[in-house]
Amino acid sequence: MPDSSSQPAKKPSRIQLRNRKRILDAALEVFSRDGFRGATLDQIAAEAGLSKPNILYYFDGKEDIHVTLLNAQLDTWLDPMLALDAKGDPLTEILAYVQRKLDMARQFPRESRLFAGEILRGASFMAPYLRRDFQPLFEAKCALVQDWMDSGRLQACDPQHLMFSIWATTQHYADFAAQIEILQADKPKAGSGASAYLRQLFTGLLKV
Amino acid sequence: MPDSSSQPAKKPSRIQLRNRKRILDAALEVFSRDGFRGATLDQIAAEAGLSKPNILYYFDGKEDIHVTLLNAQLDTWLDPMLALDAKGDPLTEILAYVQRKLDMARQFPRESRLFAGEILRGASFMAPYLRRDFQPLFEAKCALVQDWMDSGRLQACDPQHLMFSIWATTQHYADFAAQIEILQADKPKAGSGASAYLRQLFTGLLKV
DNA sequence: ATTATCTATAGATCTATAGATAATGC
DNA sequence: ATTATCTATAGATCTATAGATAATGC
Repeated sequence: MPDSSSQPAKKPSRIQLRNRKRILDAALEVFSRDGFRGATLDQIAAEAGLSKPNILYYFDGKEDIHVTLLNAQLDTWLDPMLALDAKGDPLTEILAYVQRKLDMARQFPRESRLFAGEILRGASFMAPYLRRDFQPLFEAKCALVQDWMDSGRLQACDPQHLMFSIWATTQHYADFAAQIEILQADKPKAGSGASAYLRQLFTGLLKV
Repeated sequence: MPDSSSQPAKKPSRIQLRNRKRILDAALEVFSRDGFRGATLDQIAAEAGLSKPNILYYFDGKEDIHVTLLNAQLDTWLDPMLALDAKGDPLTEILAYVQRKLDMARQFPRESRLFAGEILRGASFMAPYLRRDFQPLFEAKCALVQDWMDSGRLQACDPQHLMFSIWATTQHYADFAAQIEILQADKPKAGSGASAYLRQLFTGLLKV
């Protein structure tokens, strides 16, 4: 039995790696669609093309799959923020960050919904990891933005709320896609324009 | 048996009204916290102070409670948008709308999370009602904002995306409260500043 | 008489395990 | 020999109902 959390753990075979990956891919699909409680091992097994007991041969249980998946995605999810560069032009950096976040919401809507559901339900699985990995990064990047504002290279505003509004506006296109689709029914240019709009929004706020 | 969906339905007794209300209050607490699938009738019954079979005496089942609750909240949820007044000063109207939405997120976070969860899971219960009640209102108010822009009283931008960004930024404070709390740990002024920030954000965008 | 509530439980769904069998790698 | 997979099923959880009993309103 390959254990997913303990230490020595030989070396995982090729089949190990392939099947664990297939399970996590399937779990992303199912958990992001139905949430942790709404998802069943049957769905994940069907989606992965494996039997249910076989799923449990690779993971300790439903929660193990979920936590493993969230952690595997966390770094990717934080990357756009990590890339905020102190050496770049402030406004350009922020706008590029907004664009990266929007691209991610568009390209990885399932990942966005997975995290949104987890946070919405109180972050019961992720809280310790968010505290450990996300909070320090957030603090550092807010300090960077504050420096930019203090040196007059960005219009002053609250950096924390700036970050919140960047996440909210970009992730909205993934997390609330069902609503957007309903509201934009029979609209010609549906789905376009978000990038230009957000650029305009944050430029209006931050340009000195 | 009081039926919740049929037509003639005598007149509901005082106990009827009181207990249905108690159940919906309990359901708001439980569904907003754990989602539709995560919530159980046991939890709702305990929260309402009634036995589980008694819950099912007043409602046809778990889904009936959920749909009734969502519909009962929908009008309230749309009120801030309905109040956008064509006769008011455009920028003042928009900023007041933002403030109303922020106030609602702060005052009714459970309602916000209830809707957020429903949309996130594809709006499977609400879609028809959103199409019927929300979509026409959205279209009308977008047209109003477009008129304001066409007449030069607001800086031109995409009205639909403007609406999306208003909802996203304001509801974020309710829907992602767990994340905000983690990120603002040991921050002195945690929880304040959103109102001023959002005013600044949307003024920067819309001021002519 | 009608409305409201309770106890007991059926029946469905779901996670997880036991234990046997097949496939793979030295 | 070890790793991977399968069948069968235990055991927990959950929605919902049956049917009896208590409370309420003419």
